[in-house]
Amino acid sequence: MEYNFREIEPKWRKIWANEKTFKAEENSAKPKYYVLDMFPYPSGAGLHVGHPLGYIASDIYARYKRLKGYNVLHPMGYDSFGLPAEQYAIQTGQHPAITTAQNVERYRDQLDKIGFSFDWDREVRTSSPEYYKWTQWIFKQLFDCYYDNTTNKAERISKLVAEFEENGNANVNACSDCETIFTAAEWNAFNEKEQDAILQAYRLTFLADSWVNWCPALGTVLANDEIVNGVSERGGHPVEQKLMRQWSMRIKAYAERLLTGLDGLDWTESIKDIQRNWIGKSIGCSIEFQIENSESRIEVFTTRPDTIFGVSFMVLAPEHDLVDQITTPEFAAQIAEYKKSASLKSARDREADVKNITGQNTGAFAIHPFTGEKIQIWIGDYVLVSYGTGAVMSVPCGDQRDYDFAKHFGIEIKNIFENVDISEAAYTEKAGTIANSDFLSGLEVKAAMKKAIEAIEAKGIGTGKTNYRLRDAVFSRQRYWGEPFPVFYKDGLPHLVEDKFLPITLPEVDKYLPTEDGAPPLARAEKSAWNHFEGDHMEFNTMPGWAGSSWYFLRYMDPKNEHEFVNRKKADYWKQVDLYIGGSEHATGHLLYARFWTKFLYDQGYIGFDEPFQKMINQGMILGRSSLIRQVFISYLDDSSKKYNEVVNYDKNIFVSKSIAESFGTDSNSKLGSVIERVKNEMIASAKINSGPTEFQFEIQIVPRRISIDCVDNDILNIDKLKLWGKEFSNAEYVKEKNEIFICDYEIEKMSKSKWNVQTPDELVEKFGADTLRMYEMFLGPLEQFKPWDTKGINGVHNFLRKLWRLFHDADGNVLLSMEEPSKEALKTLHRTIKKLTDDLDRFSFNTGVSNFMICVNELTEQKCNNKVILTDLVILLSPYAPHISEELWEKLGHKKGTISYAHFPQFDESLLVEANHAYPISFNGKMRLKIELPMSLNPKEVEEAVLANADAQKWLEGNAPKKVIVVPGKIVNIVM
RNA sequence: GCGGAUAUGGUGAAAUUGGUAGACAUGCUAGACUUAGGAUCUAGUGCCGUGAGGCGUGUGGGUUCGAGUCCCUCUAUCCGCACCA
Repeated sequence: MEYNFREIEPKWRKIWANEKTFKAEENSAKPKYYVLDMFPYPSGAGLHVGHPLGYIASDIYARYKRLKGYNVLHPMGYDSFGLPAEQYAIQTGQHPAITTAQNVERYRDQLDKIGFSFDWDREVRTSSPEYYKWTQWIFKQLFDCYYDNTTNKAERISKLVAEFEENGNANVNACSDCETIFTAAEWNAFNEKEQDAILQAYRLTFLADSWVNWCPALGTVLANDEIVNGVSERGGHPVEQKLMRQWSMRIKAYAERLLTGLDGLDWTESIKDIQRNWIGKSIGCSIEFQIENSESRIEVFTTRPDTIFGVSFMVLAPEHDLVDQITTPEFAAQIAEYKKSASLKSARDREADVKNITGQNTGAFAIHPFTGEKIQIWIGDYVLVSYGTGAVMSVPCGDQRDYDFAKHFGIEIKNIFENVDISEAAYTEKAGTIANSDFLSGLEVKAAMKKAIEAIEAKGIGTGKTNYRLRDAVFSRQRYWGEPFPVFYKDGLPHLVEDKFLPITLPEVDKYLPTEDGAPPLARAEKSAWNHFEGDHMEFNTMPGWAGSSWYFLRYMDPKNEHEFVNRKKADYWKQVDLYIGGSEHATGHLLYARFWTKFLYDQGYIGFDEPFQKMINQGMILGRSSLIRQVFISYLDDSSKKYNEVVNYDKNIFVSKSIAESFGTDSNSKLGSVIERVKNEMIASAKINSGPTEFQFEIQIVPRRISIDCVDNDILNIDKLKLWGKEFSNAEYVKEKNEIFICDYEIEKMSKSKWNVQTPDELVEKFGADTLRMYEMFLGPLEQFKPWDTKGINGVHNFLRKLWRLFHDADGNVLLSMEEPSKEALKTLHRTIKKLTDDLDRFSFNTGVSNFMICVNELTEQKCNNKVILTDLVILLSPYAPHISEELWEKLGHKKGTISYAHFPQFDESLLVEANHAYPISFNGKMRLKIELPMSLNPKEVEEAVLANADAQKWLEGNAPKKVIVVPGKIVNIVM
C-alpha cells in the first residue's frame, strides 16, 4: 500500500477528537507546561498559509513536551470583537455576531485540517457574553483602584477615600492627575460631583476630557499604537486631535514596573527594546525659573541638570498656559501670529517639518536661579506641550536643537565644557568635564548632575524626577461590536453596574452607525433593548479591541467558571504561559496591555504572578508571491492631437513571456518584434486608423499586471487555466519562449485577496496532506525570519514522507519489519538523530529539525534498515512534526490501542556514537588540504608524528620543516609553514 | 537622528563552544528505468581554470596557528521610535 495521506489523516483527526486525546487535566502528577498562540481575529478571508506558521511551531513544541512527560495546556480561541465584522454589518445590515460565528466556523474547519493538538474544550471567544462578563468585571476592579507609589501597587479606592476623610490628600503618594491639595475638611465639604472629579484623577480607569486621536472616517478614537505614520492602522484614514470625554487606562502608573519587568523575560532584545522605547524613561530633574516682574514661574524638565550654567534662553511650547500672560506688548502681535500658524499645522506636518527652525521671542525674561542673569523666553514648536512640562531650558552648547535654534536667532552660545570645541556643533555626549559653572566647574558630568540636583533641591526650586513617554491609554471606542461598559450615568456622573447584573450584553440596534447627533451606535438602543438599564442612560461607548485580549490567557485555565474570571487554585497550578508564539506587531499594543492587566490582577491578589508570558518567540511573516504577466500595449501617434492613442481596433490582448519581454529592443529578431510588426501592418491595412499621415508612428509599452497564482506553477503560466480565469485572457495572443513555455514575473508582497496571491492551507492539505504542509512550513527557514511563500520545495518534503513510508514496507506495500537486534550503524544513525532533534527543539530550530529527519531517513534507506527497534524510536521522534503518519506507523508497529502522543521520547545514548577512528582534516596555514584517518586513542604528539610521516602530507611540506603543528584532538590538525 | 535586526551558491538555507564553508532541499546538466508518476535510481553541480591550482560568507582593516563566527570601519536592506528636553 502506498502512503495514502488522504485516508490516514482524517482517520486520526477523528480519533483525536473522539478520544479527547489532547485534553489538559489539572489533577496531574506531571509537571505543567503552557504553550500559547496569539489567538486569531476570525476575518472573512479565512486562513492563508502564513497564519498556521506559528501554530505549527507551537504545536510541535506542545507535542514534544507531552512526549517528555509534561502535562501540557495548549488552547486556542478567537479574538472575535473587531472592526471588519462591524463594517460588514454597516454595509449589509447583518448582525456582526452572525458574521463572526460564520467566520469562526470557517477558521475552525481550516485549523482542524492541519492536525493541531489543541484542547478545544477550553476554547474562548472574546465576543461571547460568558467571556466578556469578566472583561467587564476586570474593568470594574480597575475603576475601583488607584496606584499607591509608596506600597508600589494598586490599592482599593476605599482606602484612598478613608485617607481623604481623615487627612486630605497632602500625604498621598499616588499616580494621579490631581493637581490640587486639599484638607480633610475641604474634602468632606465637597459635593458628590467634586469628589467624583477628584477620584477620577486617581482611578486606574477613569473618565476625563483628553486629547484623543480621532479618526473621522472610522468614526472612532484610536490608541497611539493603532496609528501608523499619522493614519489609522486599519484602513489608512487620516487622524486628527480632538478633545473628548473618554475612558482611559492609567497605564502610566505601571511604567516603571513594565520597564523593569522586561529584564526577567525570555523575549528577544528587539521586542524588549521596542517596549523600553515606548515607555521612554528619562531620569532628570525639574527646575522652576522665576519670571522677571511676575509671580509666575516656569517649570522645566531636564535630563542634564549639570548643564544649568549653560542655559542661555528658554523655549515654551506655543500651547503653553503662560505664553499669553508673559508676552510683552511689543511682541504680542508676532506671538499671536506664531501661535496661529503652529495650531494650523497638523501633527503630521509638524513632524515632517523637523528641519525648519521656527520660533518667536516673547520679550519676557526668566531669571537664572544661580547666576541671577536675565534669560530670554521664546516659544517654538519643537517643544511639545504633551511631554514633560511643555517647556525647556535651552543649553545650546549641549543640545543640537538648542544649538541650531540659537544660531538661527543669534542667541548667545555659552561653552561650559572643558576642552571641547563647539564652533560647529553642540557637544551632546554625556561625558567630560564641566567648566565655567561656578560650583560645578571641574566636575565630571555624572558628579555634576548629582551636585546640581542637590543644589536645586536645597534652594527649593526643583527636585530629582523621572519622566516617562508612555501615555495613558484611551479605552473608549465609538463602535458597536465591542464589550459594553458596565457603567450607567446619573446626573452626569458615571456609576458602576453591580456584579449581579453582569454581563451587560450588547443591545440590539436598528443600524450599526452613529446617531444623527454623532453619539456612538449604542445610543440607538431602546431602553428595553438593554438587559440591564439603570440611571439616565447606559454608557454608549464600547471597549477597544485590546480589552478582551489582555487577559484571555488566564481564562483558558478555567474557561467555564461562572463565578470567577479564573479560579486562584487553577491559576496557581498553570501559572504563567511558558511559551508564547506570535507576531512582533503586537509589541506596543497587546503585549504591553496584557502585562499591565496581569500586574494589576497580581496586585489585587487574584493571581500569583505578575508577568503573563515568560518566554516568547515572534514568528516572521510569510509574504505572498504575486504572479505578474506582461501585457503589450501598442499605440500610434494621432496626427491631429499629437498624442499617442491606444490601439482599440486590434481585438486581441497580447501577453509576452518574461525573457522575451526583457530582450525586446536589444534583440532585433525577437518573436515579439515580429508579432508587433504583424499587428502594425494589420492595423494599417485595416485602415481603421486613418488620421491622415502616410507614415505611422507607434509606441510600444510593456506593462506588468497581476494574475491569480492559481494559473501559475513555479513561474510557468498555465495558459488554459488563465483563459478560464478572466475574459480578457481567453482570446489573447501569448508570445512564448523558444521552448514553448510562458514564464511569469513575480513580486514579493503581503498576502491579500486583492493581489490574487493568497495561498490557503486547505489546497495544500488536499494536494500533499497536513503532515507535508506542517513540515514544509517549518522547512522554509528559521521561524523568526520574514520569508516569501513559495512551493518549490514542497515536493522534497512530501517525498521524504514517502521515503519514510517505504522503510516500513516491502515492494508490494506490505508491512515488513525486522525483529532482530539493530545494527551498530543503524543505532548510530538513530542516536545522532535523537541528539540533533532534541537540540533543535530546545532551541526552536524547526527548519534544521526537518533536515535532520531527512538525513536520518536517507541513511536508513541506504542501510536498508527496517528494524523495528530503530523505526519505533524514529516514529516517536517524528510525531510532533508529522503526527498523522506517525500515528499510522505506530499502529503498524503493533501498538493497536492508543495514541503515540503520550509515548516516551527516546533517550539519547552517547556511547553508541563513539568512533574508533577520526578522519583528521589536515590544514596547512589554515587551508584544509587533505584528510588522514587516525585512531582516536592517539595523543596529540602521536597524531603529529603520524601526520608528518604521511606521504601526502610530506608532499605539501615540500621538504621544509613545519614551524609549528597545532593538534586539536578529535577535531583538526593545522600545520604552520 | 536614535535603537534593533539582517547580509553565505541559480534559489530556500546549514555550520549550536573560533576548528573540513555550502549540510538538507530545490533548480539545473547527463544518464538509467518505467505501468509517463508532481515516481524511482546513478553521476555531476560555489566561482575562475583544460589542468595543477587559485579565489570565495556585503566592504575595508584587526586579533588568532586557524574567523561566516570575535573586535573596529564602512555600505545596503528591513523593522521600531522619532523635535521626548
